Amino acid sequence: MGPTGDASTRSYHHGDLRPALLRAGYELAREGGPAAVTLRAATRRAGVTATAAYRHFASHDDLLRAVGARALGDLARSMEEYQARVVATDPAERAHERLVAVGDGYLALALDEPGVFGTAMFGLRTLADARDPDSAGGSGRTPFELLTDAIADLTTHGRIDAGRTQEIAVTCWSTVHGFADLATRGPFRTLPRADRDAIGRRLVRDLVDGLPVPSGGGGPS
Amino acid sequence: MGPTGDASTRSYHHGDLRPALLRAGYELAREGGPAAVTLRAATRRAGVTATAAYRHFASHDDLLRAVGARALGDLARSMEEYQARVVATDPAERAHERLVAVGDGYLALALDEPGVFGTAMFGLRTLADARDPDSAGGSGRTPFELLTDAIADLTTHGRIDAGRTQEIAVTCWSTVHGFADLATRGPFRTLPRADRDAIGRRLVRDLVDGLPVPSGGGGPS
DNA sequence: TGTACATCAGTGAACGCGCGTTCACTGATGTAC
DNA sequence: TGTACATCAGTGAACGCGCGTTCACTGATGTAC
Repeated sequence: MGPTGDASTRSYHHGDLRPALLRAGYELAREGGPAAVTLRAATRRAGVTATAAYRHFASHDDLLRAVGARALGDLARSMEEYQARVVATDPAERAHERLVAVGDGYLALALDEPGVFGTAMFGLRTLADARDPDSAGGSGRTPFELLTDAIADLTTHGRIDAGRTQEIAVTCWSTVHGFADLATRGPFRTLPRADRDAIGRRLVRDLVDGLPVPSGGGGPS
Repeated sequence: MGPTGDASTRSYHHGDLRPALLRAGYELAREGGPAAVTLRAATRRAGVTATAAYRHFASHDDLLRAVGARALGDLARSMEEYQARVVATDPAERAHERLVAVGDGYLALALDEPGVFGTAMFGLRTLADARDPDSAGGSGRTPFELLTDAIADLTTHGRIDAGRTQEIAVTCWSTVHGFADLATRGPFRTLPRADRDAIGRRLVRDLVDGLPVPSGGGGPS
């Protein structure tokens, strides 16, 4: 390998700095939350001068947003993992479980990686960002899209009121996000992990079970 | 008035510095959120040297916690204001509306004073703080106590399942807090205030209406 | 295949900033006699 | 009522830190001929 190819070889040009800074920023977020994502720390970690960052990011805020988008991708991936584990075959039951998986996956990432979770909001400063492909998981869908997809699915199976999917999305998002925040930065933070998991699981199931039904028929048998 | 009494008189001893710093910190929080609450800014605003703060607060964190406790008091007061406006006389209906008022008051403060709201969590680092009298409103009750009181009240009137008040408190808190966070720091932040208000009002009502009932009987007529 | 040169990704020094915290001090207050 | 003195709330200089951002630069890359 020439002087360019080997990453460990110290060459004047890094060659792959933008992804390296993104990765460094992501690790900083994981270790210390959004406040730890600084330009200087990221460049330091990438083995490069502080000013080199400006070749790839317009500002500190630009880096933080990019790291936030990546964090949202983690959130999406965690949701997808939980959805992949759903085994139910009955379409209605399956749709129900897949919405539960959205909530479980959200909480799992928040509790496993609170620093990453806390940074995700910086990738989502506006509702338009909720559809940014940079924030997608393996399926190419963002967390918000996975949520609305799952709700739409449950709607087509008649388990929830089709006229209110928008409102339901806001409620689900608020509840799960709120618990994640309380359990991560807030007063539940000090509870044992097992307790937070148990409360979260219960919360998500109650939430989905309690969604407004069109006419009769309620939660899962 | 002697050399001590007049606050505008520049005397060596401030005489009332702790409350003055608390007030300064609170104003900083209001203007710039928790990150703006620094020891130096607070002392500057109080017209005093930075080091003077150490006579009254052990550290920066100590000040931030105290400001956070005060912010929680604002939250409690906002809830109480909404509760005071409840006119229903039927006990069950009244209990229902008083729980709605808890949510409305929480959201009102969050949207009116996002900086204060964002600082409140620093007064509530642990569940034990949820009962700290420093965080109480006019009635002497903290936000968390107002919530659990309202739920207990609704329970005694048979509108919700008495065996699950704890879980219900967590759900209510999560949902309302989550929306407050999304509408304040998150993606809903950029929505017009009127929209956020409308969504919040709908969210709170759906939440309270959807609470698990003991046997039959549902939401308000 | 070999050379001249434009491009541009990185360097390194410097800027000004604000932060939390320490230290030895000073001057006002209020109490004991 | 007046004086000596202990207390302690504030001062001011200094510490070391890390931050974002600017600037003129330098050296590697890769393209045109």
